Amino acid sequence: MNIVEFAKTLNLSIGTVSRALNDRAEVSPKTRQLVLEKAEELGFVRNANARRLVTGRNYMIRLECPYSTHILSDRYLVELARGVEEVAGAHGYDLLLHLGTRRSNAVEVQDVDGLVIVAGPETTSDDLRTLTHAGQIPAVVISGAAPLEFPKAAFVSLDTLPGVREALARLAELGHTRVGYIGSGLSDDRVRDNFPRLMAEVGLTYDPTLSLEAGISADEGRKAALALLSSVEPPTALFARTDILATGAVLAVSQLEKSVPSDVSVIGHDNIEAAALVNPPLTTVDINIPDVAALAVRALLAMVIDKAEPTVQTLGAHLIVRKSCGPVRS
Amino acid sequence: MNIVEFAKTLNLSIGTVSRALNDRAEVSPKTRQLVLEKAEELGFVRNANARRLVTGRNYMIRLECPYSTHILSDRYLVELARGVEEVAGAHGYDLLLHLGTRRSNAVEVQDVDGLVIVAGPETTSDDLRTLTHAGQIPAVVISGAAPLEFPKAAFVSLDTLPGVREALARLAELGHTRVGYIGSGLSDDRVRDNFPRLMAEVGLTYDPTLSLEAGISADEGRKAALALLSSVEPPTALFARTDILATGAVLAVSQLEKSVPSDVSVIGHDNIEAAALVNPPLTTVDINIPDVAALAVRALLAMVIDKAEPTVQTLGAHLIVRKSCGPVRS
DNA sequence: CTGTTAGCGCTTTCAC
DNA sequence: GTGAAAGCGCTAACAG
Repeated sequence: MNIVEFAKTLNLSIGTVSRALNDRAEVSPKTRQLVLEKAEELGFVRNANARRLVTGRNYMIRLECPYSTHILSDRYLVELARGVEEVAGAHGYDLLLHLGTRRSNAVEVQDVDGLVIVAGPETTSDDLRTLTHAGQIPAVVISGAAPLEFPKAAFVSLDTLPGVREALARLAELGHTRVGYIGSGLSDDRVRDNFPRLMAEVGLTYDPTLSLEAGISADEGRKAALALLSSVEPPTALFARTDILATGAVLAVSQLEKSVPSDVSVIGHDNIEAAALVNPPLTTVDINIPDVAALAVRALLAMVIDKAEPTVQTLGAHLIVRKSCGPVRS
Repeated sequence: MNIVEFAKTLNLSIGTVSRALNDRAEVSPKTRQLVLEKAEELGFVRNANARRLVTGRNYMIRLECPYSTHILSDRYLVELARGVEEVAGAHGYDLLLHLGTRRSNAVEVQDVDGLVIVAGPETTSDDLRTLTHAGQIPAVVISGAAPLEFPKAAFVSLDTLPGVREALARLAELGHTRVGYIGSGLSDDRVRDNFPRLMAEVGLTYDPTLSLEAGISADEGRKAALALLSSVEPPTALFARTDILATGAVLAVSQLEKSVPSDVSVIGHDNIEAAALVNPPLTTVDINIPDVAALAVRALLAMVIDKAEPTVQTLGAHLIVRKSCGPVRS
């Protein structure tokens, strides 16, 4: 059924019906209600493509993950998609997905109303220019680093440093003074670079001999922890750059016939799925992805609907407290 | 630029241009080439919404995950989406995502050309009826169980049993005769229910006293393995229903001062991300999701494009061999 | 407040 | 092989 037939059964003109359906002010309340009720009853739904054609609006936003695997874990990606869908859907917008493996089906300006771009470390402002058709398509970019030089897009920067700081503050509170650091071996790492400063800020003194770059696997984490814990004056707490490394560190502790958290406290980073299922459940630094999604979509829809200026925002991580930290052994 | 302007610059009628762009036979080769070249040069792209309106085709398929978290892990979900996007994109179809938290933005018949439905254990044929508008929208459903009673949809059933069988065959080959089973504690589990039969099929005898229902966490897996390995005649190999349980089992082995795989072999199930990063890397049963995606989308597009009948297919799991299995200790 | 009408940009008959 | 013209179903501007 189309709007002509539908209007006919109501003895109204298509104009009136359209206005009622669009919630326009110029319709009398009774008419509006009648239309809405009858539409529900007869199952009339407007043809979205006709609306899109005539209004130039697509009621569609597209999630772009040009380098997906490099930035967000799958868990984060799914949560982000869910969050974006949630708040975009509440405003009547659907979610198109582009995981970025294919170059071919690039967006055209007319196809979507806005873009949520997940930027990786390698994303450049040129990429953004291409993706947004030189800023013609409203966009918000979510990035782990500082905003790129691209004033036409809104930015939501993720910053895990506040969470790391929270972690260290907690350790300090629990009486720890010797805190080890197990790194992921990346050449460029904000967390590692700011670790000494963060230590100082919570009143801890940073000891470079307690810092080791491990790698990516749990086993590398285990070995690093082993090395650290075997030193003359071993740390009483370990901060691991990733949860995977942290699980390795936990292994190392039990290998030394000690236990977490009574002998050694361990804190991870990323809150991967397994972090809660390990023994003991891992205290870890986490970014609240639903918050990220909400922030991003709101910024985007403000641009799309209200023609607002692009904004730049930052969202900090938090510490998820579970069971892998305890007071320092006296 | 629209097709009228574009046609004007070519001194052709819009009809001819449209036919050329649609690769219709009635256009002369030279004209077609001219049109294609100029379109590329001037950056002319047809308005998708106008095409959709007039053709009734959306070039869009929608991925429905009504109960996402219950069936597929996030890794599987992302891989599935990527796979679906890949092959659908190759045919010019875009991917809409519906993670199923919101009831409101349900699909209308006119909005998409087809549905890829990820079914959970709780999905009923009534759900399928609703989702597909009583079969009006072509759909393929991906499910872990047997196909539901809904003849209008195509099905791709996943069956991990072949992979489990492969795992047991390998264990048998390595000389193991006492194989323990660590279950996930679910009331209804195809793997557990078929485990004894599969054992028999590869020439192993199933011993119920070597079978324990653990739970979901690594620690429950550790405890179950500990119990199994402490029995009078302990198993030499452990099959864990999930990788999480398997990592717990590995822990138990080292806790008993033994090692994997030289003293005890361990096999997991699911191939979670962490499975490769653990020490030793876990041999595990995996479903090839890109294959699932390709199978599903091809079945769907056959229905959409060629009006083919819905098909019913099954895809089996495979064993991913890593380092957690070895020959039985002599 | 409601009805009428002109497009939105394209595909697809129907002529030639 | 190409051009002209009739819609696809809707919104929005314009009358009344």
